[in-house]
Amino acid sequence: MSFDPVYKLVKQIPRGRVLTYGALARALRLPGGARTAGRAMGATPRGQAIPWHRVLGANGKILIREPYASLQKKLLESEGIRVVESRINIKKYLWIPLRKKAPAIKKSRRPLPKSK
DNA sequence: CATCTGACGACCG
DNA sequence: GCGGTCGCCAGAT
Repeated sequence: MSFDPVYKLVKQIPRGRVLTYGALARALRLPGGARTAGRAMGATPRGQAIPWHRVLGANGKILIREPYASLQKKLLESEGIRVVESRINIKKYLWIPLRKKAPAIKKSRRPLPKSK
């Protein structure tokens, strides 16, 4: 599937570090953004050493539902990451991924000024 | 083919 | 801090 680059990056997350769907999506420039990253994770094949539990929602919050949420929390804590009420200190554990795809974004992404 | 839904995120009240 | 809305995209119904 086209999610390969995502799994590849997730596999590279160091132990004790985490990543957010948004950061993941941006690092790989996934079209559709965080949502696409989320789908990729949801389709994560099991039994392939993919540390999916190191991927959290924005602000280090666990967004998935049971029973995975509990499992994720458990796994994270087993790595030394403090999890409190389904969330962690994202700023402290966030891992900055290395660009995989060339940062060849030619045109500055300015889709629409949009009234704000 | 029309809708809904989802391991998302930014914004607003 | 919490809950609702909107934008985004793909797969399921």
